[in-house]
Amino acid sequence: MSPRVSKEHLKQRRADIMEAATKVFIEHGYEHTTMKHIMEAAGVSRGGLYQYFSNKEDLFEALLEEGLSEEAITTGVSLEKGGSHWTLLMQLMFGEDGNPDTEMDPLAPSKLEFFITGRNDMRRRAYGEKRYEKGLQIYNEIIKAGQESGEFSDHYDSELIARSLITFVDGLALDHAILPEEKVKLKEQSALFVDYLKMALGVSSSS
Amino acid sequence: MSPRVSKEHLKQRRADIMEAATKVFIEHGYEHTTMKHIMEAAGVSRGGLYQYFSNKEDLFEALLEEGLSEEAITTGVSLEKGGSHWTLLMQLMFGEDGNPDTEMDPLAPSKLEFFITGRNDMRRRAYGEKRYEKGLQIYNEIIKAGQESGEFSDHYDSELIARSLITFVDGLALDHAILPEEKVKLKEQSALFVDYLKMALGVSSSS
Amino acid sequence: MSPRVSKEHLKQRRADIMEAATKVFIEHGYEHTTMKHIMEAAGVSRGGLYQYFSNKEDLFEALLEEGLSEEAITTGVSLEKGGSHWTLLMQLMFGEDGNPDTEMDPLAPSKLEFFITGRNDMRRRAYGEKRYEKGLQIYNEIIKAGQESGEFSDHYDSELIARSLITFVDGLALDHAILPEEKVKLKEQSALFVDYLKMALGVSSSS
Amino acid sequence: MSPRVSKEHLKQRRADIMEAATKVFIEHGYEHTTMKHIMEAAGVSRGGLYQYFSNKEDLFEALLEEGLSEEAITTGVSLEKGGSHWTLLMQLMFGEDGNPDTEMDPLAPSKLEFFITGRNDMRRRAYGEKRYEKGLQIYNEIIKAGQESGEFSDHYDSELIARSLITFVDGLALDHAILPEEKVKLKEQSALFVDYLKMALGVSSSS
DNA sequence: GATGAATGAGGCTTCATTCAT
DNA sequence: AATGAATGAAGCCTCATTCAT
Repeated sequence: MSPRVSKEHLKQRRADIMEAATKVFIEHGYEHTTMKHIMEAAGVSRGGLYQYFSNKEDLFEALLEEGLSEEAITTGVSLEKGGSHWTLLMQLMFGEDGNPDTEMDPLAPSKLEFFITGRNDMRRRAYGEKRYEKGLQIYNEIIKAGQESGEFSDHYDSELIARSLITFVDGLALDHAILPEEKVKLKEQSALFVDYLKMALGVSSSS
Repeated sequence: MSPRVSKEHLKQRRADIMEAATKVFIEHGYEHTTMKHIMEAAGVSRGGLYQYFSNKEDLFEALLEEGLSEEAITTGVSLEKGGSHWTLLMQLMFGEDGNPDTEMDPLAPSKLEFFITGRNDMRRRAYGEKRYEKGLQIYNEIIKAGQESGEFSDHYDSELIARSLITFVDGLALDHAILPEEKVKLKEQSALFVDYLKMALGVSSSS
Repeated sequence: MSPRVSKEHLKQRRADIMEAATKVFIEHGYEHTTMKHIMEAAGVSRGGLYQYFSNKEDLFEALLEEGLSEEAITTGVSLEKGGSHWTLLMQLMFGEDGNPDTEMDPLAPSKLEFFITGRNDMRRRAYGEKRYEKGLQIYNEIIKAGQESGEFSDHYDSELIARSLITFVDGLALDHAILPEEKVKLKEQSALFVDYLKMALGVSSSS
Repeated sequence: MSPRVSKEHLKQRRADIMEAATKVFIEHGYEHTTMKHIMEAAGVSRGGLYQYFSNKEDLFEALLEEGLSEEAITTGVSLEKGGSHWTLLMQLMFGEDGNPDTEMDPLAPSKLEFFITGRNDMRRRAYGEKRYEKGLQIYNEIIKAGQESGEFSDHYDSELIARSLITFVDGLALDHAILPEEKVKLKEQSALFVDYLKMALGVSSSS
């Protein structure tokens, strides 16, 4: 008997499940999604699902990692291109084009859920912290680099600005998760925050 | 064990349950708290608990309302005193003393949970929106009044600033929920945000 | 202190509860009626209710007894009047006027429920049998008397006819409980059954 | 204890549960039967039971349908044989042999319960009506055919007779449910009812 | 590898009945 | 007598996870 499925197919199957799961998590949220939902959306059997992911948490974390690596790639690419640090910051916050009118990650609400509801679970908490640190570091490095290169003012501590930036993004995601699309004023709030960042980093308004 | 007496004692019992429930919700979060936890913490029987609150949601909303009325009182008091609008704003954000070193509401993480995990439930969503609108209005009115009195610049729309303020507070609560106490730098971030507000409202740094 | 309530009032209170309970049982049926329903309908407190009736079963049986005594009265009155046995039979089956277009006892469905769902309870079962026997006896006596007086044919055993009569009435009540008003054809079915009775009892069609 | 194998075995398992459930329903009646009773009788776990039937109502309806299809088969066979319409009617009422001494369906009391206690539930009520109509139709067709062929008198409306037939059967089932075996006089009452039918259909006594 | 039946812990809620006041 | 808070047994149902085939 030759192996029924090649390794490639396995990867594909895993990817398919993750894609289906993403849709389900977006629709029902983390807590209210059941393994059955995912099974059905992915067209996998119960046992099949558990072959790829040992539980819901594991599956969701895979989704989280995937998102992270995408971001990393984006960042990496941008770093090579060598625009200004400010441009880089904007790209990191708002995606490729660096404009604050981008759609929000539709999985974001579920991500928040995942970490909030799991805040009492040691493992999950540690994982959340690691993620936060990673994100913080990326922003911090750029800001620090910008300060060192003289592009940014060093009036404020780079890490503090990085933290605030994350806080703002998190707050926006939260409100976006809870309020109807039209009420969050994503774009306007982002623009206001960017104005503030310019001030805090001493960037002229001409960007 | 036995029926308590009349009127006042009932209120007390209800309050006791709410107090116990608050502790439980703080410890386990909204989703992971069960009615049994609350029963045991409050020393009530199953049926007794359901006599006061018809389900977990109902109970939690009672907690939310309670918090709201407390805030309202605070606000009311402050409004009468008639300090500057800026002082008022600071008091509203950081409590009586208006200093950004206050403790955060320990129930805040569960509140976020409540609204995030319930974002697909029509009733809950509507309730969340109403709450948001209420909060928004309070901040907005103060800012608008400040703008009209000339105390604040009207460079930015008052409502947009109010929204950003809420977004920041929400973001901070979120991070606080997820990260260990020492990492959030509540005080420093708050101070930075105050600077942000000063910029947006054109308030001089001498406050 | 004089007694707050006279004995008369107590009787009245009891009667009020029974009246309210009747309405509730008609609306919800026996099984699905709760003591709370009755309390509320009667405007009595929980404890008050239990002072008059020690449980749901007890209360319902009081209702049953009441119905029985009413019937007895009716019968009694009729017996005195001394019409024909046939007229008596018709009055017993269809009420005062002896016409088969009368409304059905609205509590009948709940009565059926009471005895069906309780058929495995010794006490209830015995009670049901006693009631059946009582009813059977009444019909049987009239039929037997009619047969002895020569008004009825004695081709069939009087008791058997009495039983069949009850079976038919029960069946009709059952269908009436389950089917919509217009589908049971109460009147027509009754007329047909009366025709049959005439035949079985050798009564001429001129009644 | 462990998963059974494929396809056929599943049907078997389902059938086993239904068989066990039937016993339980016969013993405790519909309302007083709990899913736990059934679980235990069938040797299935809670979840296992719910895999086959989503609740008690669903399970019971499966039992009802099963009974229906059995009847249908019986009827089908009989129709092919092409005896007299009268014979057919007797077979339908009293089973294959057409003699009124057959045992009664032991599940009948629970069936009555099911429809009586559920009479205020829209879904259940509609289901009950549908069943009634189906039964009515079968009897009606035979009677009508008999009338058209001249075997039966058409003095009475065929549908009315069909209804009365059902009413009688229901009444008998009811009494049988409530009274001890020996008191119902099933056989005698049935014989009397057959006379009733003969009268209504103008059938000579020689059957 | 895949399947999906089976498990059983765990949560929610209702309601008859009791009993201190 | 009347009140109604409190009790707790009893039911229902869901769902993550296991495991024989």
